[in-house]
Amino acid sequence: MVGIWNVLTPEDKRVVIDNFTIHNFKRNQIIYAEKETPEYLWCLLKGKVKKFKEGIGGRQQIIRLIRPIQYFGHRAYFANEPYVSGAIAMEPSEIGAIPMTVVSQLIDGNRQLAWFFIHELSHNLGRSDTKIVNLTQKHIRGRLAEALVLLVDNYGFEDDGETLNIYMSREDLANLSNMTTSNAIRTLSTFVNEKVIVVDGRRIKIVNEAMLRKISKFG
Amino acid sequence: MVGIWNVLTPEDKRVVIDNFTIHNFKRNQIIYAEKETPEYLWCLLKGKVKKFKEGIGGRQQIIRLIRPIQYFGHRAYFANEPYVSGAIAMEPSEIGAIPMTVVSQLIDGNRQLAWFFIHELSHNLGRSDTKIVNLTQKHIRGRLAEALVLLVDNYGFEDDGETLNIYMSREDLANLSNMTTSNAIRTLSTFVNEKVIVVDGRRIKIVNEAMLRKISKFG
DNA sequence: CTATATTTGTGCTAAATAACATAACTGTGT
DNA sequence: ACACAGTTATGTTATTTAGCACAAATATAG
Repeated sequence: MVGIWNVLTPEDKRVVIDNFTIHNFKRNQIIYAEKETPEYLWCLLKGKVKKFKEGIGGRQQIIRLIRPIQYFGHRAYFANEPYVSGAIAMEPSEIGAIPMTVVSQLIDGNRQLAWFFIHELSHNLGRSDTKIVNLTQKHIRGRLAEALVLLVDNYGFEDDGETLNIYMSREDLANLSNMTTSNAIRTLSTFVNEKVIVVDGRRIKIVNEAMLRKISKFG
Repeated sequence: MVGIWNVLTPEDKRVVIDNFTIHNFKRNQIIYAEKETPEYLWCLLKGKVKKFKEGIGGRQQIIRLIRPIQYFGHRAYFANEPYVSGAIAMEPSEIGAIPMTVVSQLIDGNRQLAWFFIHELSHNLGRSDTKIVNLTQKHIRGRLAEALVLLVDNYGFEDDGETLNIYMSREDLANLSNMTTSNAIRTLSTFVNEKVIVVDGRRIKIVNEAMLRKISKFG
C-alpha cells in the first residue's frame, strides 16, 4: 500500500509538519476509547497497537492489529460517528497525531490523498467482511491457527526466522480468535503436541507454517 | 447519506448518462460472484439485493442487505482485488451499472464525489466491525432479534406499520444471523410464543419492537 | 390439476464450546 | 528474597448449538 507521505506536495508536507504531534504511550495505555469523538489521524511510528470492541460480559474482540507505519482513528471521523472501537498500545509505542480537520483540508486539495483513503478503507472493509466469516464459521482450531497466521503476516518473525515477533497474552490470543482464554491455552497445547508450533511462555515459534496455514484454512 | 447524483456537475451527469446501463435481474439471479474481477459500480434502483460470502460446507453468510438507492460492487475495485463476496437479487430488481473506470475518472475530477465514497466506505467499515462482535458474541436469540431489527431498519414496514417489508426464507434468515436453518425456525417460534412477533409464512409482523430491540441488545 | 421439489416445523442426539474450579507458574515491585 | 497479583495450565461439568431424521406444508413446473 502506498504511504501518505509520498503523495503529498511540498506545501502539504509543510502543513503536516506544522500540525504533527508525537506522543509516547506505555504498554497497555489507552489511546482512545469506544464512544469518544474522533479528532485525530493517528500514525503508528514504533510499537504495536490493537483495536478492539467491548462485547458481552466485558469480553473484548480484537478487530485489527496495527504495525508501523499504519494509520488509524480516521474511519469514525470520516463516517461522522463516535468511535465504535478502542485503541490500546500493546507495547511502548510512538504515535503521531494530525487533527482530522487538517487531514480533511489536505484531502480537499490533493486528489491522490483522497485515493489513498479510498483505497485503504476499501481494503480494510474487505478484510473485515472476510473476518466475519472466519470468526463465525471456523472451529476453534481453525480460528486460532488463523490468528497465528495473522500475527505472522502482520508482524513477521525475529532474526531466527521462526519466532513470532510479537508476544501476546493467552487472553489476547483468545480475544483475537473469538474464544475463551482456557480454550486458547488448550488449543495452543494441541498445536505444540502436533509439532506445528513450539511455545516458551509468550514466545511462539512457528515450526510448521504450511501446516498452520492448512489448519487455518480447513479446520 | 448524501447521494451521488447531487454532487455531480452537469458535465459529470452527462458522462454518467452516456455510460449508464440498466439491467433487470430475476429473483435469485446472480449479479456477480465471489472471486470475479470487479468492473462496475452497481446502483440498485428497484428491488432487494443481498451480498454474501460462501463459508465452510457451503454455508453462506449474508454480509449486507442493499435497498434502493444504494451502491455496491465498487469496494473490491477500489481495493484492487477480486470480489470477496457475491451479490444476488432477492426479488426482481432493476440495477444500473457504470464502469468503474468511468467512476474513477469522475472521482479524479470531483472532490465531493471522492468524499462521498470516503464517507460511505467508512460507514460500512464501522458496520462491519460491529457485526463481527454481534455475530460472534451474542447468543442465538440475540442474533436473530438483531437480524429482524436490521430488516426493520433497512426495509421498513408495509402500510399496516408492522409487517416487515421483506419476505425471506428461514434459510436466509439463518444465513443473516449465523445459525442453522432449524435454529432460525425454532427461535422464530419462541419469539411468536413470547408475542414479540407474529408469523404467517414468510410474512413477519413485529408486534413488540421495543422487546425485539431489547432481546437484540441483551441476548 | 397433479407430480415433484422445496421449505417449514419438530424431536432427538451429538459435538463444540463456555464456565467453573483449582493449582502451578511467572513476573513485579518493595 | 518475599509477597502479591496476574497469568498459564488442566480437569470437570454445563450449556449452547449443530446435525440428522422425518413429517407436514407449501411452492413450482409441466
